[in-house]
Amino acid sequence: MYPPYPTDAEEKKRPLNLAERIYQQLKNDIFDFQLLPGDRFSENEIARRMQASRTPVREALYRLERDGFVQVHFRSGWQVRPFDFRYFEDLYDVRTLLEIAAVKRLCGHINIKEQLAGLITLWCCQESQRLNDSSLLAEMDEDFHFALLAISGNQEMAAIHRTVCERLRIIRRLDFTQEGRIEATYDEHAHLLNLMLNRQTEDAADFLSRHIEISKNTVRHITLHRIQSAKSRYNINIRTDN
Amino acid sequence: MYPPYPTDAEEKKRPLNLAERIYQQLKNDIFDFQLLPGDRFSENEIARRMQASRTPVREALYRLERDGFVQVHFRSGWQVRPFDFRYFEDLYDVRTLLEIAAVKRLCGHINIKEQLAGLITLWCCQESQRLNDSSLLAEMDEDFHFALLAISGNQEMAAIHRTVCERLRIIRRLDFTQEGRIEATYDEHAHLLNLMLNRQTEDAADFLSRHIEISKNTVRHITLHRIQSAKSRYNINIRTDN
DNA sequence: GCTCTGTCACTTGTATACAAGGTTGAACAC
DNA sequence: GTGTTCAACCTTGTATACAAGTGACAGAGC
Repeated sequence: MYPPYPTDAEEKKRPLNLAERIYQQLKNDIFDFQLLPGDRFSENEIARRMQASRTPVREALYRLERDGFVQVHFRSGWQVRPFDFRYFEDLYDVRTLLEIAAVKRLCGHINIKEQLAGLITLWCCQESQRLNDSSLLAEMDEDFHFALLAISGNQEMAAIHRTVCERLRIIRRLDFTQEGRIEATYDEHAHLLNLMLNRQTEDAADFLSRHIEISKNTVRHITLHRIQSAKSRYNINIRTDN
Repeated sequence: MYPPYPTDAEEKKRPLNLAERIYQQLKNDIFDFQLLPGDRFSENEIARRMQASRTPVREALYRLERDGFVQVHFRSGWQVRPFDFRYFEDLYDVRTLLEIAAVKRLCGHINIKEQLAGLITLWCCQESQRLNDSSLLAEMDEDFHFALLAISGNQEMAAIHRTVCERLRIIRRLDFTQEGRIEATYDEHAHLLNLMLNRQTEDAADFLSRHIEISKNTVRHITLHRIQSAKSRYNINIRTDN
């Protein structure tokens, strides 16, 4: 018989694949607008830039395609997926749905206080202890919402939520440079945690829903604004037909 | 400048990729228990069986890995993902969540009657017109639930729901051979549609929730039973450690 | 019998070669 | 100037060769 396989954790510490490295790099390039929505490129171009052969590049690209970041066209190149607001709004709704489910579930837990302890120390702190680095805060904000899902106990739901947030990240990261956004995030997260601690399930769900809604609207607004100004500079393709 | 790309529809009619064909074939093999949970295999084995080279086989396998059907082990082969009931139950909860959201949303639509028309003719028919082919019914059952999501209007939610159902299909297909399951499915779908037509939103949601719950429990029961009997024959690996 | 060790067949990861089809642009007819 | 044709050059899709690491096992040493 075969011996047992090592656990995932044991396998993880191996140095990264080329394919994995390229995947991460390309995703970052897309998030940072190094690769602009609508941009076309070929596998060879990427391979040259990444100093690798086409094989791992293709592997990375097909992953990105399944993630919804790029598209392949039969024997005529790849393209960064054009902006599509309908798509982002749909994703925001999914995100809201998942997070509300997680919060409701958490409010039913017996030991909610211990489970939220980590988040409380992080977000319900003195004003003087609040951080104000906007890119760090963007990351912490994502982690806050990931944590809600993780604690609530459904691994698959958490995994889906994570991929949804990843797809949204490209526009969310435009959000945290807004004036007052950092303060508001602290306030809102603290308020949500308090509602949950008091088991005000419906209030917590409503508040979370509005919290995300604000973000959704803000992002749509500043995204439109930013993209308009970026469009003239970079000629970004925006899909506005729905 | 580049010319516009053809639309998806225009690109679709090309004959299938090798990678795509192999992907579908392997998925079917897994669903049909030709490949058993826990089975190990190598890329070369598959390539020989599919009469293709390793390249498209690898592409198919990596897609299946992301779908959660198989796992790769560094330089030591592939494995069909072992059964894991926790995983399936989590997925069932996600499915329930998405479908309830879709139903609630649909109950708020103005022209719900027209939107449900197709489903009504299919499911609210005379008893004499009901079909009784169990594998066909299994397919129709899936389509019914897909349709709820599709009609409700959120494309991304529908896409996620579809992948969740695909992952569940491997155990759901054990369900429809149960005595009386076909009748029950007809009755339940018809009842749900009526509740929705009458805008009894909460009742519809509750009923749907129970509908899926039954399926979840039934499947768990018969799966355990079947797998136990299959285990002695095929030595299927079942993960029971959580 | 038990443990260690070196080897060798086999695995995936990566690079490269070739096939099949798409795109482009210069030459040409008008 | 404008429309057409066609060949050279792209592109991705697929096959194959090689690199690096894994694991099974025979045999040595005890």
